[in-house]
Amino acid sequence: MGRSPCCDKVGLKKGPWTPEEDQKLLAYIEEHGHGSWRALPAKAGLQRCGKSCRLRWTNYLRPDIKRGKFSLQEEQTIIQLHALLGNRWSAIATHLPKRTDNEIKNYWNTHLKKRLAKMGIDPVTHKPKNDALLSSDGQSKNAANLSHMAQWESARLEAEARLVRESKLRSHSFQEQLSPTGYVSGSGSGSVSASASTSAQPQQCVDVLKAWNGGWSKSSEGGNGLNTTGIGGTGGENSIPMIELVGTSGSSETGIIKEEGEHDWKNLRNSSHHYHHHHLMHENTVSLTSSLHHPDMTISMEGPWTPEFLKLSSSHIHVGNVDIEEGFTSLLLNDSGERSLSDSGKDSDNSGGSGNDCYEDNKNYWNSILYNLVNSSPTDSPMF
DNA sequence: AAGTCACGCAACCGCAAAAAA
DNA sequence: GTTTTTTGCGGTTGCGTGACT
Repeated sequence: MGRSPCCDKVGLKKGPWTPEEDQKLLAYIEEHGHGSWRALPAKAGLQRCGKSCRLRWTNYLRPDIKRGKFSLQEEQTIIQLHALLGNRWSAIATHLPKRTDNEIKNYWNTHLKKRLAKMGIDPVTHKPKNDALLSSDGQSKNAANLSHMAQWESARLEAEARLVRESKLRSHSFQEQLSPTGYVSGSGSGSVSASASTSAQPQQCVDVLKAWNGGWSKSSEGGNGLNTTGIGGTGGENSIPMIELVGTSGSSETGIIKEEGEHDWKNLRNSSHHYHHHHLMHENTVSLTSSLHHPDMTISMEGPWTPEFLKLSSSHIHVGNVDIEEGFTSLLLNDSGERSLSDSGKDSDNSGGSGNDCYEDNKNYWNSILYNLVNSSPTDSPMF
């Protein structure tokens, strides 16, 4: 342990990078790979510390970085993931391919945090500042459920991040990590189908809810996707599905996982329909039991999932007595008064946003997140 | 036109975990 | 098992730029 003497060394340059320095770094890494960051500056002829080089590379020079404005979907994903994970930017970044944790962090701090605060929502807890609203109608219970999910997801992401790191060590290219079968080392997602075609979808995501979607659906279809065990049934009424996300650090010997869920989303998109209609309409409390296996850890989560507040009626979703037709993003953006959805047809439903209905918005905030998490398909969101 | 302010972003700092010796 | 080194992460800072007065 201990700190590495780094930029405090005299003679090393600090501050903004010049194009020449960028060129040197880029050229060196392209030719040799970064290897040891500590040794890199000398080899590359840079008067920088290794740390500075690594940062410059990962946050700016890396070729697979997308720059520029964040899309609505990306914003939505960040907010949803932040609600689940908090300030774990690297974990969030794994779900936003081509975005760096630093960029996401900056975007959160400069844009999204303010927007939430403007809505009267605490950007740290994602709860309305007037928390009394929640306790009266069972919202706190739902929030607790989500918190439970967050804990599980958080642990899963840690394992996922570690696996991604491991797989990155083995290969310079993400593409090279994809085996023809789609079974590769990496993040722990339940596999859906070995025959999933290679998709251009750049999505890097495996999420508990996606797994749930797929699991429920596959379960009801009798598919061979996730290791889904329906306790007392096959995902039907009152059943308790057991979804296992089986991960391994380098092979398929103990299970099947898929890198970033790259091939899953199409299947899951199809399955989300079934999920909604077969499961979310359940009036009864449904309990989910999920477990994550990894050579280093086994995480189990058992908890009540009470979707009675998510009663679907036609294309609407009812949260309590409130009919939510719009997604979380529209709620947020309309309320911010800064932007509006391109789909203007729905804007009128939101009573003009800009704080008129702040009370209701606050009340529905978590439910909206939940709704989006559950209802999103890969078409709707980069997450699912 | 000049000064001030706010904002966005790149980069730095320090801590802690992981890996190596 | 312990110590040292390396890497990764999150918080924070400071500079450049555009808007505003």
